[in-house]
Amino acid sequence: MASYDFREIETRWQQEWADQGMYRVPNPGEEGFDDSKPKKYFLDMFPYPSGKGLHVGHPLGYIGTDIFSRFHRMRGANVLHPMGFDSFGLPAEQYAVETGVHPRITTEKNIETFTRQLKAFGFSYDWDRAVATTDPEYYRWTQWIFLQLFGSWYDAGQNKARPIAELVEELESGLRAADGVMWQNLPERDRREYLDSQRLAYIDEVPVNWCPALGTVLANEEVTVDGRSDRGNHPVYRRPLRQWMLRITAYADRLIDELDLVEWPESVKTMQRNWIGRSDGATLIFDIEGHTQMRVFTTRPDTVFGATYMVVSPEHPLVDEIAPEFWPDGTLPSWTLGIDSPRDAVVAYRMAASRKSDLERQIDEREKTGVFTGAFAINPLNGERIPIFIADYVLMGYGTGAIMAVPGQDERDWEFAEKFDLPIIRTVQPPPDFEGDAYLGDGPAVNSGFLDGLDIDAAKKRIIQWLETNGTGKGTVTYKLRDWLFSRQRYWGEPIPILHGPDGELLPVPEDELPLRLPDVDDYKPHASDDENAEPRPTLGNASDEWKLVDIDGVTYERELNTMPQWAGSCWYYLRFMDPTDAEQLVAPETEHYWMGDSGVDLYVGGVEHAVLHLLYARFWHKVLNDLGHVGTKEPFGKLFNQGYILADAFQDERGMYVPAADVVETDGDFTYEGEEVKRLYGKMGKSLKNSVNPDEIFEEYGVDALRLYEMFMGPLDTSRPWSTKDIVGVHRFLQRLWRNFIDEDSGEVLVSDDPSVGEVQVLLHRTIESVSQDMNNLHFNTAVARLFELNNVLVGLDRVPSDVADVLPRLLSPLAPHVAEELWHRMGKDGSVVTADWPLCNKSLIAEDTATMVVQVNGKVRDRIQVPISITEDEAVALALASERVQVHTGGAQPRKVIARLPNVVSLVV
RNA sequence: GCCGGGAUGGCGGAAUGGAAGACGCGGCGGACUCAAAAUCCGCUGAGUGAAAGCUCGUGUGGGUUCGAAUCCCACUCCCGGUACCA
Repeated sequence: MASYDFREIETRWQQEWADQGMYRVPNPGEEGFDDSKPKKYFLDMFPYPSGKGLHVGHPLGYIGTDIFSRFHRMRGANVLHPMGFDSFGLPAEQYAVETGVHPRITTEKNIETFTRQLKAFGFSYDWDRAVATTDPEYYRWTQWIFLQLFGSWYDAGQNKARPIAELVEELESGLRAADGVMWQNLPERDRREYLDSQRLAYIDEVPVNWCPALGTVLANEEVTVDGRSDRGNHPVYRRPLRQWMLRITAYADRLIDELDLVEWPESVKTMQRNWIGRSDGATLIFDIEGHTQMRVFTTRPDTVFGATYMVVSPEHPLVDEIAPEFWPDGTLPSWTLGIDSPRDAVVAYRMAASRKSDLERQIDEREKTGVFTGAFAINPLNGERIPIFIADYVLMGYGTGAIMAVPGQDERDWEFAEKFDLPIIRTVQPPPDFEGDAYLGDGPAVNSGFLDGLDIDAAKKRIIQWLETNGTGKGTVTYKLRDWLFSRQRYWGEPIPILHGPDGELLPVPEDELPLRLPDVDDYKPHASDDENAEPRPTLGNASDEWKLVDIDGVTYERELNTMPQWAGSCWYYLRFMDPTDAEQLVAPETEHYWMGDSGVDLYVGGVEHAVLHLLYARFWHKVLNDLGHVGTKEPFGKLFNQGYILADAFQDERGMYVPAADVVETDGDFTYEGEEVKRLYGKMGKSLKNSVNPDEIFEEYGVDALRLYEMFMGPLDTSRPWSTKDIVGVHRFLQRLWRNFIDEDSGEVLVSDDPSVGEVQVLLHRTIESVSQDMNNLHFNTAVARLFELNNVLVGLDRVPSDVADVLPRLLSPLAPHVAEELWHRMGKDGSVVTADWPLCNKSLIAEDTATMVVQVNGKVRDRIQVPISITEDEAVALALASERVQVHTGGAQPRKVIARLPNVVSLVV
């Protein structure tokens, strides 16, 4: 068979490689391990195996890491390149609800489909290392990590997590007290509750995001800006609930600071920093007249002399306490909502505020509203009496839920002050040309007593010092980051391995009883509801009493019925890939140290949508495991790369419903679906836009190598690109042409010459080696493909492929299009596989040319190009330039006023 | 509003201070063919010209420089993130 039969070639080599275990990579100590090679760990974000299978948009990043892995193997590295499945999650469960088919069955089937599809791409994964988060032998260690979190506390002094047993020791020895109380003086129950409150995994009653439609609570990270569920776009309500929490806030500073250790896109680092939201400022204590005190947080303690009123959040617990029966003297009519008593007024305002939907809040355009509480606070700096308001622009969830309002230096406070006729005092002098309201810039302090004249930084330091000396405040840091809500009321997730005793005792399931397997239930249905007040009820409540109840020494314990969120399994899968079948431990330390090295995974490629959720959670778990001595690096992912997306045309009918893009017909720029006119749009390829392209169809028509080349050739890996099936012919032609250059289609003869290339072809060959090597190193696969096109196009004009080109070209092509490269390699009778061949080296002396094209510019415009020896001197170059007729036309023969030479490339004449 | 990224032929893109548009798609012309497909060869930013050439040209306006897609300032539009966070 002499024509390019890509289907036959591709299937045959995939089988052959699998049979030979070509991509198996041994761990240190295992047979075949070569200690002399450098290590590389290249990781893809593993997929959720959906029932729909892969479309051509999914594997864009996978193709990139595969090329990179193949390139580095040829350059002599031990490359760990694994793949697995993030297989817990909603769709399998929803399918189970609809059909009664166990999610395990659905999941296994989907994993099978995905595995088959991924293998069809010819990816060089070590499939022996594949893991699925739903495998009990995998989630056993997810549960084990949870128990590590449960079994540790954060030592703020040492700034790291430590085993809780060490806390107990310190408490018992008197080195440390429990909230100021000596350990010996605490009853047993209080001791237990104190310890439970210190753990990194703890139960707390907190305001949670309750999504009745999904029947579960969600993490902050899973709720969109407009207050809806990230999955499914259902409404989410805030309500207090006792739930499992993970103490990620203890790591807030390290999660910010240690971003400096990793090579990540700056945008992702910024998103993480913003999400953590560190603010440096101060807490101030204000006395409230006739009552207690109130604490406020501010980032601008230097402006305290300009605090002319206070605002507390409507939900603030102090509100009911401080609001008096009657309006005090000095109350303006606009402050009262027209209600007779402050107590009634605050209740009315709070009701109105809580009823306000997110939509209404947007429509309101942030119009300031509020009501006077009737109470006054005393400014600790100048003793001024200032009124206390409630307003919904102050949020209970941030800082202390109360602020000192400084309209002179804060735009929101300014607006509020204008509306409610409150005084405005500037405490920072704006520049003379300043036009506007609140002034946020720097300048000398004014109207601020002993701060006057200081700039903002100095004034902040000075005032914090004063507050601390006088006991009316202190420097404080606050964060937007909240602890991670870890309970889900779902079936298809890891069971949390905790038993609840009769009096609130929390008992971890012993490690040797892990995995704690998911029980079978009759009904997988989450307790979803349209009623926002419905009680969340975990699906595992449907399990038998036999599973739910555990008898220990005659005492009945109840199993925890919540499961873990989907992020749990993906928080640590990169660790398990290193040692996927270890029954004794999460990962063997020497193996972990080898593959992770000093800085973790060498390249992690995935979509930017995980910038906060997955990447923040995984860093958190990794740091805990590092603190406890289970892993050796501070950060899991040394280098991160976000690949772009494949975009494609999508079509909407009259009702705005998406119609299958594959069935839309174009006639003269108009688009129709089943005879109806449809509107063309454009977006990320996927299920929701109904514009997926199935890779199987592309394999049939053009082959795997063509698809891989096409996706890489479309543009740089980190930018999104529009899919266009008809454009694949370009790379397809390249492969056909390559084939015909090497193989006579009539006779099957291998058209390789006995002689190496000479002259221009030889120079081009070595230039191609040089630039393709650099492009590969920099993940510039689009230009690497272009360089191979050029070399191949030159071969079209030759009778036979010169021997050195025949030796090099398949090797350069092998990472990109491994199947055709391997076939040509074998047809030429080369030893071994091209997969394990050495990467070609460039002979630099051949590409160092002895002449160059010198551009001559006159007044900045190119007027002539002259071939010159590379070693030309400035005098020679200028003489040549001036001698050029084309140049003389523009200089008029005059001597240049100025000459700039960048030899041998440019001579620039100014006349 | 704030933060980050971007804008180059009909299209995807290349070029990160020194020849703008590599490479590919599409288009035009030619060879082969009874014909078509495939393949091969040539042309293909705009304007002007018989041609050599000249002028213009990398979102807009300005600047730095002998020289700017590239650096600086101001702006427009697009994409992503975020938002009453004190």
